Amino acid sequence: MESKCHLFFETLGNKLKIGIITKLKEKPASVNELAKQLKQERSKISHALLTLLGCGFVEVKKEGKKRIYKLNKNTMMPLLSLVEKHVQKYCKTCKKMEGKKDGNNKKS
Amino acid sequence: MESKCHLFFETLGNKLKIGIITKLKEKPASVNELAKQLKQERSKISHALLTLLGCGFVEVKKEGKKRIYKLNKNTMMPLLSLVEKHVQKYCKTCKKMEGKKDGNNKKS
DNA sequence: TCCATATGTGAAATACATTTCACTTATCTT
DNA sequence: AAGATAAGTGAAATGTATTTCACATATGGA
Repeated sequence: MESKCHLFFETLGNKLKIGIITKLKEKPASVNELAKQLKQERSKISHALLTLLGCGFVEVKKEGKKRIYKLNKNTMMPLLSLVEKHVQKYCKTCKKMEGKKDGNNKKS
Repeated sequence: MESKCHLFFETLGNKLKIGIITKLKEKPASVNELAKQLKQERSKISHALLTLLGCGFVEVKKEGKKRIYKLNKNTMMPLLSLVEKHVQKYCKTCKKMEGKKDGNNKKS
């Protein structure tokens, strides 16, 4: 079972996707809305959403011309709170980076 | 706070590291022991452990010549069970790969 | 049907993480 | 101190994910 679970983390280990998830935590949104809010190319968002979808981190439903993506809160809410707790208590690497602005990370 | 949490996932999104974590779940171990058990170069294990250490997923203590690494079960046990539940319920990508042997994945 | 809006897709280019390997450091034993 | 064992390190090579961009598809309205 654990033999495939690196995919779970691989899929989330990316700033853009975490950005998307953070937005979707507030409310469901379409690709264009996310692109505007996060100031990223639409196509980037689209690719990212597709992988999130494939791993079941988000769901999508059609609504006219738009496709509204929403977070799988069942998984994501407890997951994010677990992460937050961990980072506060244990993560030296994250602590070290806390002073830095996002722009200083090469990874977009 | 979420702005850095992709590092959490990035660090875990790798087969070797999940392999190490799975071994350490059973019992603490040294670099050489892990290398033998996982049939990987010692240096690979060492690099991987360093990043796991930096993010607080494992701890280390010196014991004579050896350094014994042990899992941060506080974080990892609930995390892994959450992942397992999610994969069973939601992850299409993982389901799709279940039939395949590990050797078919290019990522070592 | 034709146009505009919204989104998906494939593949090359790019960026980044992992691997490899030779070398260094640390600790214990004799 | 010398040798043996255990582990860390740096950097080039490699592998893989992300980004980019031109194009394709889908839906609704005039």
